[in-house]
Amino acid sequence: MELDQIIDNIYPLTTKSKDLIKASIIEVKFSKGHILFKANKIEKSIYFIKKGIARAYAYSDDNQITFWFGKEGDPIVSMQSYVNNQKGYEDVELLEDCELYELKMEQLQKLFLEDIHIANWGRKFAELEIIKSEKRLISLQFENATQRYLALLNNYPSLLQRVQLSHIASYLGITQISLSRIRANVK
Amino acid sequence: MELDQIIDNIYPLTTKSKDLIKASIIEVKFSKGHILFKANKIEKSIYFIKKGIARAYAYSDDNQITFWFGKEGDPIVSMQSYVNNQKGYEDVELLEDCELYELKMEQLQKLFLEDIHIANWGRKFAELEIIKSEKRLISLQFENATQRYLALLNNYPSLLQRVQLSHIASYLGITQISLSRIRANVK
DNA sequence: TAGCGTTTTTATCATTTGTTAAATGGTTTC
DNA sequence: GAAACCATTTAACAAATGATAAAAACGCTA
Repeated sequence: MELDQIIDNIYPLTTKSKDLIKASIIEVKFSKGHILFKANKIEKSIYFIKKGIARAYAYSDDNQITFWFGKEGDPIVSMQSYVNNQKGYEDVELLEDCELYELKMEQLQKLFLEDIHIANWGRKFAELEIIKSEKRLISLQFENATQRYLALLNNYPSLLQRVQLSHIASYLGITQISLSRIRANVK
Repeated sequence: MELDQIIDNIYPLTTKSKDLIKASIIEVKFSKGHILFKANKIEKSIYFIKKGIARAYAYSDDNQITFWFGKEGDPIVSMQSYVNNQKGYEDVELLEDCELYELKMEQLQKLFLEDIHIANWGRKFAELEIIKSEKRLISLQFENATQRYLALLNNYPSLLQRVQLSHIASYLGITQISLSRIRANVK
Protein backbone atom coordinates (compact mmCIF):
# COMPACT_ATOMS: atom_id res chain seq x y z
CA MET A 1 0.00 0.00 0.00
CA GLU A 2 1.30 3.46 -0.91
CA LEU A 3 2.36 6.00 1.68
CA ASP A 4 -0.08 8.75 0.73
CA GLN A 5 -2.99 6.41 1.10
CA ILE A 6 -1.79 5.13 4.48
CA ILE A 7 -1.43 8.66 5.83
CA ASP A 8 -4.73 9.88 4.43
CA ASN A 9 -6.65 6.83 5.69
CA ILE A 10 -5.77 7.87 9.22
CA TYR A 11 -6.72 11.54 8.90
CA PRO A 12 -6.75 13.69 5.79
CA LEU A 13 -4.00 16.31 5.79
CA THR A 14 -3.14 19.32 3.70
CA THR A 15 -0.30 18.76 1.26
CA LYS A 16 1.93 20.93 3.38
CA SER A 17 1.45 18.93 6.58
CA LYS A 18 1.63 15.63 4.73
CA ASP A 19 4.92 16.65 3.19
CA LEU A 20 6.30 17.37 6.65
CA ILE A 21 5.49 13.81 7.73
CA LYS A 22 6.74 12.33 4.47
CA ALA A 23 10.03 14.17 4.86
CA SER A 24 10.60 12.14 8.05
CA ILE A 25 9.87 8.79 6.40
CA ILE A 26 12.31 6.50 4.62
CA GLU A 27 11.64 3.25 2.85
CA VAL A 28 13.39 0.13 4.13
CA LYS A 29 13.45 -3.54 3.14
CA PHE A 30 14.03 -6.62 5.26
CA SER A 31 14.04 -10.35 4.59
CA LYS A 32 11.61 -12.91 5.92
CA GLY A 33 12.53 -13.84 9.47
CA HIS A 34 14.01 -10.44 10.36
CA ILE A 35 13.36 -9.40 13.96
CA LEU A 36 12.28 -5.78 13.65
CA PHE A 37 11.61 -5.10 17.36
CA LYS A 38 13.31 -6.80 20.29
CA ALA A 39 11.61 -7.13 23.67
CA ASN A 40 13.03 -5.05 26.55
CA LYS A 41 14.31 -2.42 24.19
CA ILE A 42 13.12 1.15 23.64
CA GLU A 43 12.20 1.38 19.97
CA LYS A 44 13.01 4.61 18.17
CA SER A 45 10.82 4.23 15.08
CA ILE A 46 7.36 3.23 14.02
CA TYR A 47 6.73 1.55 10.67
CA PHE A 48 3.97 1.11 8.15
CA ILE A 49 3.79 -2.04 6.05
CA LYS A 50 4.02 -1.34 2.33
CA LYS A 51 4.30 -5.01 1.46
CA GLY A 52 4.45 -8.16 3.56
CA ILE A 53 3.16 -9.52 6.85
CA ALA A 54 4.43 -9.50 10.42
CA ARG A 55 3.61 -10.75 13.89
CA ALA A 56 4.27 -9.59 17.44
CA TYR A 57 4.83 -12.13 20.16
CA ALA A 58 6.03 -12.38 23.73
CA TYR A 59 7.09 -15.29 25.89
CA SER A 60 5.01 -17.04 28.49
CA ASP A 61 7.31 -19.47 30.25
CA ASP A 62 9.14 -20.83 27.20
CA ASN A 63 6.30 -20.50 24.74
CA GLN A 64 6.04 -17.78 22.15
CA ILE A 65 2.54 -16.33 22.19
CA THR A 66 1.54 -14.30 19.13
CA PHE A 67 -0.79 -11.46 19.99
CA TRP A 68 -0.80 -9.34 16.84
CA PHE A 69 -0.64 -9.78 13.07
CA GLY A 70 0.03 -6.93 10.67
CA LYS A 71 -0.55 -6.76 6.94
CA GLU A 72 -0.24 -4.22 4.14
CA GLY A 73 -1.25 -0.75 5.37
CA ASP A 74 -0.96 -1.60 9.07
CA PRO A 75 1.30 0.28 11.46
CA ILE A 76 3.98 -1.56 13.46
CA VAL A 77 4.38 0.14 16.82
CA SER A 78 5.80 -0.75 20.19
CA MET A 79 3.19 1.14 22.16
CA GLN A 80 5.24 1.22 25.37
CA SER A 81 8.03 2.92 23.44
CA TYR A 82 5.75 5.17 21.42
CA VAL A 83 3.59 6.38 24.29
CA ASN A 84 5.84 6.20 27.35
CA ASN A 85 9.33 5.98 25.92
CA GLN A 86 9.72 2.74 27.85
CA LYS A 87 10.87 -0.77 26.98
CA GLY A 88 8.39 -2.87 25.06
CA TYR A 89 7.50 -6.43 25.92
CA GLU A 90 7.22 -7.79 22.41
CA ASP A 91 9.35 -9.07 19.58
CA VAL A 92 8.13 -8.27 16.07
CA GLU A 93 9.11 -10.79 13.41
CA LEU A 94 8.63 -10.33 9.67
CA LEU A 95 6.88 -13.39 8.24
CA GLU A 96 7.67 -12.53 4.62
CA ASP A 97 10.17 -10.36 2.80
CA CYS A 98 8.89 -6.89 3.69
CA GLU A 99 8.96 -3.35 2.39
CA LEU A 100 8.33 -0.85 5.17
CA TYR A 101 8.00 2.87 5.68
CA GLU A 102 10.07 3.94 8.66
CA LEU A 103 9.13 7.03 10.68
CA LYS A 104 11.49 8.19 13.40
CA MET A 105 9.56 8.91 16.59
CA GLU A 106 11.74 11.81 17.59
CA GLN A 107 10.92 13.71 14.43
CA LEU A 108 7.25 12.86 14.70
CA GLN A 109 7.07 14.08 18.31
CA LYS A 110 8.60 17.35 17.17
CA LEU A 111 5.98 17.71 14.45
CA PHE A 112 3.20 17.08 16.97
CA LEU A 113 4.28 20.21 18.85
CA GLU A 114 4.68 22.37 15.76
CA ASP A 115 1.75 21.55 13.50
CA ILE A 116 -1.80 21.30 14.81
CA HIS A 117 -2.92 19.22 11.83
CA ILE A 118 -0.22 16.67 12.50
CA ALA A 119 -1.13 16.68 16.20
CA ASN A 120 -4.67 15.79 15.21
CA TRP A 121 -3.35 13.20 12.78
CA GLY A 122 -1.47 11.64 15.69
CA ARG A 123 -4.58 11.83 17.83
CA LYS A 124 -6.59 10.03 15.19
CA PHE A 125 -3.85 7.46 14.74
CA ALA A 126 -4.04 6.63 18.45
CA GLU A 127 -7.83 6.61 18.45
CA LEU A 128 -7.95 4.14 15.59
CA GLU A 129 -5.55 1.88 17.45
CA ILE A 130 -7.90 1.97 20.45
CA ILE A 131 -10.77 0.78 18.29
CA LYS A 132 -8.68 -2.11 16.96
CA SER A 133 -7.57 -3.04 20.44
CA GLU A 134 -11.10 -2.84 21.81
CA LYS A 135 -12.46 -5.05 19.04
CA ARG A 136 -9.83 -7.63 19.81
CA LEU A 137 -10.60 -7.46 23.53
CA ILE A 138 -14.28 -8.01 22.91
CA SER A 139 -13.56 -10.88 20.56
CA LEU A 140 -11.38 -12.52 23.25
CA GLN A 141 -13.97 -12.05 25.95
CA PHE A 142 -17.21 -12.69 24.06
CA GLU A 143 -16.39 -15.26 21.40
CA ASN A 144 -15.27 -18.85 21.69
CA ALA A 145 -12.20 -20.12 19.87
CA THR A 146 -14.15 -21.28 16.82
CA GLN A 147 -15.79 -17.89 16.36
CA ARG A 148 -12.47 -16.11 16.83
CA TYR A 149 -10.84 -18.39 14.24
CA LEU A 150 -13.52 -17.64 11.65
CA ALA A 151 -13.40 -13.91 12.41
CA LEU A 152 -9.62 -13.87 12.01
CA LEU A 153 -9.83 -15.55 8.60
CA ASN A 154 -12.47 -13.06 7.62
CA ASN A 155 -10.22 -10.13 8.53
CA TYR A 156 -7.08 -11.64 6.97
CA PRO A 157 -8.29 -13.86 4.11
CA SER A 158 -4.80 -14.80 3.00
CA LEU A 159 -3.49 -15.50 6.50
CA LEU A 160 -3.70 -19.29 6.23
CA GLN A 161 -1.52 -19.22 3.15
CA ARG A 162 1.03 -16.94 4.76
CA VAL A 163 1.31 -17.89 8.43
CA GLN A 164 1.82 -21.19 10.18
CA LEU A 165 -0.97 -22.56 12.31
CA SER A 166 1.02 -22.57 15.54
CA HIS A 167 1.13 -18.77 15.41
CA ILE A 168 -2.58 -18.57 14.70
CA ALA A 169 -3.34 -20.95 17.57
CA SER A 170 -1.42 -18.90 20.10
CA TYR A 171 -3.09 -15.74 18.77
CA LEU A 172 -6.45 -17.39 19.42
CA GLY A 173 -5.36 -18.33 22.92
CA ILE A 174 -5.52 -22.08 22.36
CA THR A 175 -3.06 -24.90 21.64
CA GLN A 176 -2.27 -25.94 18.13
CA ILE A 177 -3.99 -29.25 18.84
CA SER A 178 -7.21 -27.47 19.76
CA LEU A 179 -6.97 -25.46 16.56
CA SER A 180 -6.65 -28.69 14.58
CA ARG A 181 -9.81 -29.99 16.22
CA ILE A 182 -11.63 -26.76 15.38
CA ARG A 183 -10.48 -26.92 11.76
CA ALA A 184 -11.61 -30.55 11.51
CA ASN A 185 -15.10 -29.52 12.71
CA VAL A 186 -15.43 -26.34 10.66
CA LYS A 187 -14.51 -27.86 7.31
CA MET B 1 -10.49 13.15 42.25
CA GLU B 2 -10.40 16.82 41.29
CA LEU B 3 -10.73 18.01 37.71
CA ASP B 4 -7.38 19.82 37.47
CA GLN B 5 -5.52 16.73 38.53
CA ILE B 6 -7.40 14.51 36.07
CA ILE B 7 -6.62 16.85 33.18
CA ASP B 8 -2.98 17.32 34.13
CA ASN B 9 -2.40 13.60 34.66
CA ILE B 10 -3.17 13.07 30.98
CA TYR B 11 -0.96 15.84 29.61
CA PRO B 12 0.10 19.06 31.35
CA LEU B 13 -1.52 22.14 29.85
CA THR B 14 -1.06 25.86 30.17
CA THR B 15 -3.68 27.57 32.31
CA LYS B 16 -5.18 29.11 29.21
CA SER B 17 -5.72 25.80 27.40
CA LYS B 18 -6.91 24.07 30.54
CA ASP B 19 -9.48 26.79 31.11
CA LEU B 20 -10.80 26.22 27.61
CA ILE B 21 -11.40 22.56 28.43
CA LYS B 22 -12.81 23.34 31.86
CA ALA B 23 -15.26 25.81 30.34
CA SER B 24 -16.77 22.86 28.47
CA ILE B 25 -17.15 20.69 31.55
CA ILE B 26 -20.06 20.55 33.97
CA GLU B 27 -20.43 18.53 37.12
CA VAL B 28 -23.29 16.02 37.32
CA LYS B 29 -24.55 13.54 39.91
CA PHE B 30 -26.37 10.26 39.46
CA SER B 31 -27.64 7.58 41.82
CA LYS B 32 -26.41 4.03 42.09
CA GLY B 33 -27.92 1.91 39.33
CA HIS B 34 -28.18 4.76 36.82
CA ILE B 35 -27.53 3.64 33.25
CA LEU B 36 -25.20 6.33 31.89
CA PHE B 37 -24.68 4.88 28.39
CA LYS B 38 -27.11 2.72 26.46
CA ALA B 39 -25.97 0.25 23.82
CA ASN B 40 -26.82 1.06 20.19
CA LYS B 41 -26.88 4.77 20.89
CA ILE B 42 -24.45 7.48 19.79
CA GLU B 43 -23.19 9.09 23.00
CA LYS B 44 -22.62 12.84 22.95
CA SER B 45 -20.44 13.22 26.05
CA ILE B 46 -17.49 11.69 27.76
CA TYR B 47 -17.19 11.69 31.55
CA PHE B 48 -14.53 11.57 34.23
CA ILE B 49 -15.30 9.96 37.57
CA LYS B 50 -14.93 12.38 40.47
CA LYS B 51 -16.40 9.93 42.94
CA GLY B 52 -17.85 6.45 42.58
CA ILE B 53 -17.42 3.34 40.49
CA ALA B 54 -18.93 2.09 37.23
CA ARG B 55 -18.92 -0.85 34.86
CA ALA B 56 -19.45 -1.36 31.14
CA TYR B 57 -21.13 -4.52 29.92
CA ALA B 58 -22.64 -5.99 26.80
CA TYR B 59 -24.85 -8.97 26.18
CA SER B 60 -23.75 -12.36 24.93
CA ASP B 61 -26.93 -14.33 24.32
CA ASP B 62 -28.84 -13.34 27.43
CA ASN B 63 -25.83 -12.91 29.72
CA GLN B 64 -24.40 -9.57 30.72
CA ILE B 65 -20.64 -9.66 30.35
CA THR B 66 -18.73 -6.94 32.16
CA PHE B 67 -15.63 -5.87 30.29
CA TRP B 68 -14.62 -2.66 32.05
CA PHE B 69 -14.57 -1.18 35.54
CA GLY B 70 -13.92 2.51 36.21
CA LYS B 71 -13.03 4.20 39.46
CA GLU B 72 -12.13 7.69 40.65
CA GLY B 73 -10.07 9.54 38.04
CA ASP B 74 -10.99 7.19 35.17
CA PRO B 75 -12.66 8.38 31.97
CA ILE B 76 -15.97 6.89 30.85
CA VAL B 77 -16.05 6.82 27.06
CA SER B 78 -18.01 5.00 24.40
CA MET B 79 -15.07 4.67 22.01
CA GLN B 80 -17.26 3.93 18.99
CA SER B 81 -19.07 7.20 19.61
CA TYR B 82 -15.97 9.18 20.51
CA VAL B 83 -13.79 8.02 17.63
CA ASN B 84 -16.23 7.23 14.83
CA ASN B 85 -19.44 8.97 15.88
CA GLN B 86 -21.11 5.56 15.67
CA LYS B 87 -23.37 3.56 17.99
CA GLY B 88 -21.61 1.89 20.89
CA TYR B 89 -22.13 -1.71 21.90
CA GLU B 90 -22.03 -1.22 25.67
CA ASP B 91 -24.18 -0.17 28.56
CA VAL B 92 -22.45 1.71 31.36
CA GLU B 93 -24.00 1.29 34.80
CA LEU B 94 -23.06 3.26 37.88
CA LEU B 95 -22.40 0.86 40.75
CA GLU B 96 -22.49 3.54 43.44
CA ASP B 97 -23.89 7.04 43.76
CA CYS B 98 -21.54 8.97 41.47
CA GLU B 99 -20.23 12.46 40.91
CA LEU B 100 -19.01 12.92 37.35
CA TYR B 101 -17.45 15.58 35.17
CA GLU B 102 -19.26 15.76 31.85
CA LEU B 103 -17.48 16.97 28.72
CA LYS B 104 -19.51 17.44 25.56
CA MET B 105 -17.74 15.84 22.62
CA GLU B 106 -18.85 18.46 20.16
CA GLN B 107 -17.11 21.21 22.11
CA LEU B 108 -14.02 19.08 22.62
CA GLN B 109 -13.76 18.30 18.90
CA LYS B 110 -13.93 22.03 18.20
CA LEU B 111 -11.10 22.69 20.66
CA PHE B 112 -8.98 20.00 19.00
CA LEU B 113 -9.03 22.01 15.78
CA GLU B 114 -8.37 25.36 17.42
CA ASP B 115 -5.72 24.75 20.05
CA ILE B 116 -2.62 22.65 19.35
CA HIS B 117 -2.05 21.98 23.06
CA ILE B 118 -5.51 20.58 23.43
CA ALA B 119 -5.01 18.52 20.27
CA ASN B 120 -1.94 17.02 21.89
CA TRP B 121 -3.85 16.53 25.12
CA GLY B 122 -6.43 14.58 23.12
CA ARG B 123 -3.66 12.61 21.46
CA LYS B 124 -2.19 11.69 24.82
CA PHE B 125 -5.60 10.82 26.18
CA ALA B 126 -6.07 8.31 23.34
CA GLU B 127 -2.54 6.97 23.70
CA LEU B 128 -3.03 6.28 27.39
CA GLU B 129 -6.24 4.43 26.61
CA ILE B 130 -4.30 2.25 24.15
CA ILE B 131 -1.85 1.31 26.88
CA LYS B 132 -4.68 0.34 29.21
CA SER B 133 -6.36 -1.67 26.51
CA GLU B 134 -3.13 -3.41 25.54
CA LYS B 135 -2.39 -4.36 29.15
CA ARG B 136 -5.82 -5.86 29.46
CA LEU B 137 -5.37 -7.78 26.20
CA ILE B 138 -2.09 -9.22 27.36
CA SER B 139 -3.58 -10.18 30.69
CA LEU B 140 -6.42 -11.99 28.93
CA GLN B 141 -4.09 -13.81 26.57
CA PHE B 142 -1.14 -14.56 28.84
CA GLU B 143 -2.56 -15.09 32.31
CA ASN B 144 -4.93 -17.71 33.67
CA ALA B 145 -8.07 -16.78 35.57
CA THR B 146 -6.38 -16.99 38.98
CA GLN B 147 -3.61 -14.62 37.93
CA ARG B 148 -6.12 -12.22 36.39
CA TYR B 149 -8.21 -12.28 39.55
CA LEU B 150 -5.23 -11.39 41.73
CA ALA B 151 -4.08 -8.68 39.31
CA LEU B 152 -7.55 -7.14 39.27
CA LEU B 153 -7.65 -6.97 43.06
CA ASN B 154 -4.22 -5.43 42.99
CA ASN B 155 -5.37 -2.69 40.60
CA TYR B 156 -8.66 -2.07 42.38
CA PRO B 157 -8.07 -2.95 46.05
CA SER B 158 -11.56 -1.94 47.13
CA LEU B 159 -13.34 -3.70 44.27
CA LEU B 160 -14.45 -6.70 46.33
CA GLN B 161 -16.17 -4.41 48.80
CA ARG B 162 -17.87 -2.42 46.06
CA VAL B 163 -18.82 -4.83 43.27
CA GLN B 164 -20.64 -8.13 43.26
CA LEU B 165 -18.73 -11.25 42.31
CA SER B 166 -20.87 -12.09 39.31
CA HIS B 167 -19.59 -8.93 37.59
CA ILE B 168 -16.02 -9.74 38.47
CA ALA B 169 -16.42 -13.29 37.18
CA SER B 170 -17.69 -12.16 33.80
CA TYR B 171 -14.90 -9.56 33.61
CA LEU B 172 -12.42 -12.38 34.15
CA GLY B 173 -14.06 -14.42 31.42
CA ILE B 174 -15.19 -17.23 33.71
CA THR B 175 -18.41 -18.30 35.43
CA GLN B 176 -19.23 -17.21 38.92
CA ILE B 177 -18.85 -20.81 40.03
CA SER B 178 -15.31 -20.94 38.69
CA LEU B 179 -14.53 -17.74 40.54
CA SER B 180 -15.81 -19.32 43.75
CA ARG B 181 -13.46 -22.26 43.21
CA ILE B 182 -10.56 -19.89 42.62
CA ARG B 183 -11.35 -17.92 45.74
CA ALA B 184 -11.56 -21.13 47.77
CA ASN B 185 -8.07 -22.09 46.57
CA VAL B 186 -6.44 -18.67 46.89
CA LYS B 187 -7.56 -18.02 50.45
C1' DT C 1 11.92 -38.12 -7.00
C1' DA C 2 13.86 -39.82 -2.73
C1' DG C 3 14.94 -38.44 1.70
C1' DC C 4 14.80 -35.38 5.56
C1' DG C 5 13.02 -31.99 8.55
C1' DT C 6 9.08 -29.39 9.68
C1' DT C 7 4.23 -28.72 10.16
C1' DT C 8 -0.22 -30.53 10.96
C1' DT C 9 -3.43 -34.02 12.38
C1' DT C 10 -5.05 -37.85 15.17
C1' DA C 11 -5.46 -40.62 19.36
C1' DT C 12 -5.49 -41.27 24.31
C1' DC C 13 -5.81 -39.81 28.81
C1' DA C 14 -5.69 -36.14 32.55
C1' DT C 15 -7.18 -31.69 33.95
C1' DT C 16 -9.88 -27.74 33.87
C1' DT C 17 -14.03 -25.40 33.28
C1' DG C 18 -19.06 -25.26 32.48
C1' DT C 19 -23.92 -26.64 33.73
C1' DT C 20 -27.45 -27.58 36.72
C1' DA C 21 -29.24 -27.90 41.12
C1' DA C 22 -29.28 -27.44 45.90
C1' DA C 23 -27.47 -25.50 50.25
C1' DT C 24 -25.67 -21.70 52.86
C1' DG C 25 -25.27 -16.99 54.33
C1' DG C 26 -26.69 -12.08 54.47
C1' DT C 27 -29.79 -8.31 54.02
C1' DT C 28 -34.09 -6.03 53.78
C1' DT C 29 -38.77 -5.42 54.92
C1' DC C 30 -42.94 -5.83 57.10
C1' DG D 1 -37.82 -11.81 64.35
C1' DA D 2 -39.79 -14.40 60.44
C1' DA D 3 -40.29 -14.32 55.51
C1' DA D 4 -38.60 -13.22 51.19
C1' DC D 5 -34.99 -12.12 48.36
C1' DC D 6 -30.38 -12.02 46.61
C1' DA D 7 -25.46 -13.31 46.55
C1' DT D 8 -22.26 -16.87 47.16
C1' DT D 9 -20.60 -21.52 47.79
C1' DT D 10 -20.70 -26.48 47.26
C1' DA D 11 -21.68 -30.87 44.89
C1' DA D 12 -22.12 -34.01 40.93
C1' DC D 13 -21.81 -34.71 36.38
C1' DA D 14 -20.87 -33.30 31.38
C1' DA D 15 -18.19 -30.96 28.01
C1' DA D 16 -14.17 -28.67 26.45
C1' DT D 17 -9.35 -28.10 26.47
C1' DG D 18 -4.52 -29.39 27.52
C1' DA D 19 -0.46 -32.70 27.48
C1' DT D 20 2.00 -36.20 25.45
C1' DA D 21 3.10 -39.21 21.87
C1' DA D 22 2.79 -40.97 17.42
C1' DA D 23 1.30 -40.85 12.62
C1' DA D 24 0.45 -38.40 8.44
C1' DA D 25 1.10 -34.63 5.27
C1' DC D 26 3.87 -31.12 3.37
C1' DG D 27 7.88 -28.66 1.53
C1' DC D 28 12.48 -28.21 0.48
C1' DT D 29 16.85 -29.76 -1.32
C1' DA D 30 20.16 -32.77 -3.24
